[in-house]
Amino acid sequence: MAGVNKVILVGNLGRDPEVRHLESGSVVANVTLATTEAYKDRNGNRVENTEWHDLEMWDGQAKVAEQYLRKGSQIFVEGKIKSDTWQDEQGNNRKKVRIRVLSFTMLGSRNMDGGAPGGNSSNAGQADQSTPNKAQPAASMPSSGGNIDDGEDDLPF
Amino acid sequence: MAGVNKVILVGNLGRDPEVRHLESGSVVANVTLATTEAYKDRNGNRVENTEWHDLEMWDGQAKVAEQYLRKGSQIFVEGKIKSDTWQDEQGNNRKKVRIRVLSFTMLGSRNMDGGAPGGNSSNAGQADQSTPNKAQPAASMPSSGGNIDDGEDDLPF
Amino acid sequence: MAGVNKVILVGNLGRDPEVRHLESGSVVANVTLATTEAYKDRNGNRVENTEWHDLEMWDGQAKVAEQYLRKGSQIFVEGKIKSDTWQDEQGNNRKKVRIRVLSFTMLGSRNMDGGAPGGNSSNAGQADQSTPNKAQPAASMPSSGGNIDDGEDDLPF
Amino acid sequence: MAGVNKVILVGNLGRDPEVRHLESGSVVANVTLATTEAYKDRNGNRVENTEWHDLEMWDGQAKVAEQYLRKGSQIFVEGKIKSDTWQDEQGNNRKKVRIRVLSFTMLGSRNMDGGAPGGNSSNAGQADQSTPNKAQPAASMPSSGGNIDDGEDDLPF
DNA sequence: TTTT
DNA sequence: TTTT
Repeated sequence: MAGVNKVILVGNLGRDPEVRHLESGSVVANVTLATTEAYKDRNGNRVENTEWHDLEMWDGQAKVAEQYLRKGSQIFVEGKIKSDTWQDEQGNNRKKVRIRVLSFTMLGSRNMDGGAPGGNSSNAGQADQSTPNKAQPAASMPSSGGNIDDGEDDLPF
Repeated sequence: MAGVNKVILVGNLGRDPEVRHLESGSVVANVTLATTEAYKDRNGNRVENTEWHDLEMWDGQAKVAEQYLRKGSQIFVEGKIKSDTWQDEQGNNRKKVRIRVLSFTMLGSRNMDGGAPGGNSSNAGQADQSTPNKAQPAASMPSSGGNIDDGEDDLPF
Repeated sequence: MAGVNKVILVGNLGRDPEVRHLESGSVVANVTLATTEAYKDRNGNRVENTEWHDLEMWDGQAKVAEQYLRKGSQIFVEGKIKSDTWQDEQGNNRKKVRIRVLSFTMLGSRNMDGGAPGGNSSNAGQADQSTPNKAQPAASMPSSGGNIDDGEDDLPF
Repeated sequence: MAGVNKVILVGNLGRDPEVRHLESGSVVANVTLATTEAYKDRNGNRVENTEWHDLEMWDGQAKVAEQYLRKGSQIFVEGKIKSDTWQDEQGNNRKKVRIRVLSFTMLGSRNMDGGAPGGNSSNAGQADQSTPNKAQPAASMPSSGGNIDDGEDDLPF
């Protein structure tokens, strides 16, 4: 029986993507994403609850992540839950859950354009990976930006 | 048989929300939201396709929309498809589809915080409704911000 | 700015799919899907509310729909909202909203396998289109069944 | 910044729900759900991949699960990812991911009604928990069935 | 027009 | 009518 396994997230990166270029030619990016939920407890106090997700992106997606995503970037993600299982040294069954990203979209870049005093968005398409930080946010997607789907050929340029 | 009717949108408001305070005490906000899809046609030319959605928000949600959403605001929306049907003067069956919003989240305001040199985000929580415009974007959600669910009691302050 | 336009439905077909084989070789199936919501009103009475959706499927998807879906079939649908706009004879702006299906999954057929006394599921892959009816439900997807994504090559056999 | 953390699953229970009635009066049900994905590998061979999800349901939801869900039941689930973190005896950081169910819907029960020769669905509302098995599927939801949302008061009877 |  |  066919099933459905779908995850939808909106959150911010906890750190810059970790990207590995494999010998096979594949590229994989590991991204940690925080989704924060705010609510009021029974006493009316505001409570924040943050869940951290381990995302896995491949190939064209990973390259876009490498170039445009930085610590703090806000993204919309669509993916699926994917777990690895193994036995540890003690012989215990272990399981690690990851989100395999199927597509993602950068959010909020419009606001950066208006607000960034140093004109950071002008280096779109050539985001300086050596000095990513909050004050100098990652470049917005270039004009061909859009959803980044799975596959090799979806680099937006 | 129970069904599922769910809509998820990320897009930008086409204009300021239209808010009506009904005699019953209910508040309703009508919002037009653009979702833009970009792809390359067979000739490799970039094509943009925009779909316009008619959103309907009620009560607490509508009040938050009135106070914080402006033309151009980027939001995440979860809702359901809801149609009205009637007969027009010619006796033809007519149908109008709307998205009944169940919750929404403002996007991108974090970036405004860091980047806005004029301190626009400083008026968070007291968005000046009389002078909303692009240069002075709608205030970001106040510190109690979060998902705006359905119901009367979810004003974020 | 990239957007997101996603619809998720679970419901039942109101009638058999209407399938047209175009001269271009494309195939299009129009399907009406009911999603029913049940709740209790303020008096504790059970109320049912049914929303009807106009679905549009193309090519491989449409062929699967033609062969396996029937009035009453329960499906999971993922798609996007897509509207056509035009002017009617009176010069009024008109808009028709459809759900462009991106993938769908047949539901509940597993149970048919176990329960169907006449062995209806044995004719999977050769569903008799001339005599679809309730007593003889549409065949379940064949063993290669699964999600039916967009594209020409996804016929499950 | 508000986030979004949403999971949508359609799958089958791997075993009967495990339900605990806590001293506090709360009820919790643990459910394992399989979502199966089928595709063809590069050689054209059909491959099935099953992902197992650990679901957590509370209170009214858990009671409905206890009464109506059985090994093999097909359900639609909407929830969120929720992880527990701790240190094991070796001092290693450990993390367990669960799906906190926000609502679920039973699928496919219509087909059982028609197909089950032994009239199993006649015990709807009083599913015999002592002898659940595949040949005798769990009762379909009673006529007041529908989405099972979170909360105490949503038992469908 | 479906389904329960 | 938005956004890039």
